[in-house]
Amino acid sequence: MSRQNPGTGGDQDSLPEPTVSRLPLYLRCLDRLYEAGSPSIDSVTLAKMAGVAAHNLRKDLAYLGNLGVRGSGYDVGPLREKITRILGADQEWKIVICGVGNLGTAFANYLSRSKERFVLDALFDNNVNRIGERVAGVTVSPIETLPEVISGNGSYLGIITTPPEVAFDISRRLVSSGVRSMLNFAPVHIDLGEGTMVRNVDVGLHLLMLSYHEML
Amino acid sequence: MSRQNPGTGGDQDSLPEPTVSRLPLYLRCLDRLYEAGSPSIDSVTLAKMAGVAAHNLRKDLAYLGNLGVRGSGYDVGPLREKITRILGADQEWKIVICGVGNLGTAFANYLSRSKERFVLDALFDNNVNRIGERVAGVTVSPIETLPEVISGNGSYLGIITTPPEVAFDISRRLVSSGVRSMLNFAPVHIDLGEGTMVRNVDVGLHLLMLSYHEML
DNA sequence: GGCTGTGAAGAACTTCACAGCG
DNA sequence: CGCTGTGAAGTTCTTCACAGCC
Repeated sequence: MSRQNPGTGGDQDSLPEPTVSRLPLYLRCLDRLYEAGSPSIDSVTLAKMAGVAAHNLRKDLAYLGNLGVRGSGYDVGPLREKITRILGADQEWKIVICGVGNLGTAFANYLSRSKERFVLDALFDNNVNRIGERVAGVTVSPIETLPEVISGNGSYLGIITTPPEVAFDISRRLVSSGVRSMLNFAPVHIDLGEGTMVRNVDVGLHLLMLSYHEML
Repeated sequence: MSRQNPGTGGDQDSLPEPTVSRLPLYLRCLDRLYEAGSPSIDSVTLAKMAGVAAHNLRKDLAYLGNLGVRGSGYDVGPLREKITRILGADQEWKIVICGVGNLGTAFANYLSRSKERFVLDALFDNNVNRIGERVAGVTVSPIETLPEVISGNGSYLGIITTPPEVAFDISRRLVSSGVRSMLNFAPVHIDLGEGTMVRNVDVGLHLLMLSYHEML
């Protein structure tokens, strides 16, 4: 295994999906505890912070291995590191945004500012008027040039903020260029199987945006 | 019952959550079929369009009542209307955005452009520098003035794009002002119970944004 | 005959109760 | 004694097979 995917991390591969989706929540709480200097935390308190049932939290953390200390709780440091590694949040991700509409632009601007674990690498759009335009310091390119851009080494994360009609095509292009992790905001379910990680962003958003093509 | 919530719609109240979350997907497909002039559609084809299993689709639609026609499929028009009503997509929603960061601003700009079923009604932020500023034609107000703004009649939809620390407080304020439907983008689970609809947007987003406070 | 609707079987996740370890 | 870890029970959703209607 050479690369990790965010959400289906490497050595810890067969966690239940609902568990994985709660890990970022726990991680955020652990970050707060870490910054506050708390050395350990018990399941009831942490569950309250994260807004989940304590039963559920303990079960989730039990999947990660024997990280708890009976009688006292969980050591914040090790637990934090473990979850961070599972989520792939310890490595740098090169971000490729496909679809530079409102949402894509918001992402681009955000990412160009926060130079932490995510680096804005490329922007793609099929609108001829937008090609060549600079957004957040990166030039918008036609999707056909994707293979050339991805040729570099490193872990790429594709963000699909295109209209739904082309989302699947885009995901195929990303995969054939070697991108293994994608975050899909288009209101279609993309399931490519074959060891590829496509996280389809919750339809809750689409509830609001029954006509939000324009934002994409 | 005087108001509907998007996602937990009125007369059709006890649908399984996963079913509800797939309805927008179906609706989008039906919209396309409607525009293309197709009078009816069978479950296998529609399931393929939506990217779900046909079994699952038939079960979902069966919950909505006997809308199918055995031997031919589903009539696009009636099915479309039914789902639209369940999702509350037929009525006008007054949008109240709490937290005018990158994401909140993106929403505001989007909503001010698409004057369809959603009307941007108010913007709130606790940053003193932003109060009074105009975004998308609406003036940013301090959260304390929320009760005055919500005093009007109509269906309100609160969008929470604040940092997680204050998200819960905001949700309480919205509820006590009479807002019954909320879409929460902050990386905490908010569960207010008591007939209130808070849709916590998928943590998939948070996977990417382990440090995305800045965008909020 | 074709396609939907449905009860039953199966799978996945959550909740529970308590055993087990520090 | 306190709190985690875990097998078992319970619940919810999905898959299946076929009955039922056009």
